[in-house]
Amino acid sequence: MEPAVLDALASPRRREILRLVWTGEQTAGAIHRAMPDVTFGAVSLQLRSLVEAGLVEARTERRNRFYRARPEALGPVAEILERMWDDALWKLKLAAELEETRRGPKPRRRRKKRKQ
Amino acid sequence: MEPAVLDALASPRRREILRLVWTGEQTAGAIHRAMPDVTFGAVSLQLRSLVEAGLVEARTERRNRFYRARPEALGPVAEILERMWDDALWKLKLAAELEETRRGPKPRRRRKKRKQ
DNA sequence: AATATAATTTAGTTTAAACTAAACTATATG
DNA sequence: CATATAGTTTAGTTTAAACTAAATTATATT
Repeated sequence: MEPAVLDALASPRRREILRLVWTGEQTAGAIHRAMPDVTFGAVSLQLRSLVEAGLVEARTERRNRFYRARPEALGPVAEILERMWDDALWKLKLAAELEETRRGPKPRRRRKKRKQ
Repeated sequence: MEPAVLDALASPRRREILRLVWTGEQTAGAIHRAMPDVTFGAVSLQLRSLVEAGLVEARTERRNRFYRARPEALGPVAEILERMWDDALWKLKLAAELEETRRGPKPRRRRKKRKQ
């Protein structure tokens, strides 16, 4: 496994995208619709990072671009992630984490507790 | 495994420290001596991060503080890291990576290529 | 008590990551 | 051709991470 993989997995946002394309391919638009708190551009950039790290691959069909995970790039880490995603408690943690780690200018919603 | 573990593993510096305390405990000073391009303070802060992530634990003996890895916190990732460290090619990659990802003010040495 | 050694903590700086808004490319449709 | 749709890219902003230098804590030694 490449160190770049560990870098890519460090971001909750990228882990969330990876989860979305894990079981089947999704268009960039569908992925964006699943995370309406960020712009389409932001999603596109994170998709690029994931592709560069080798965790995700893409194909173009007509106007759409379909992304899907490459679990083989993760080796044994794939199973760890699957276990995380199956764990309901972990889902709540991820939601909290996405809230906490929001970045960039002009947070649209009320900010809650700001990571301690 | 906690997501915090993935965050901690994202930093080449922390991975290097983890490697140093993997097979046996080391004092903070010994760890610092192994990475003379950063200050003692910087090493101490990264050690704190690793302890907070649960990847490393510490004990105090007289004036010294001994750190050691907690491989059980990594689960199957432990083996992946060990494989990385055993791989001579990967060692070269790490060296390059540490060079590339240097941060903070006043880089003491000539900077080489600055990440592409 | 003074000094040395080992390490942590604090305050401030630099850099890179994550983001936004807007410009852009490409494909489809009336 | 004009307009809509799908997506990427660029330029610039904000935040957090990684760092430094200096202050601080704690323990040992003379």
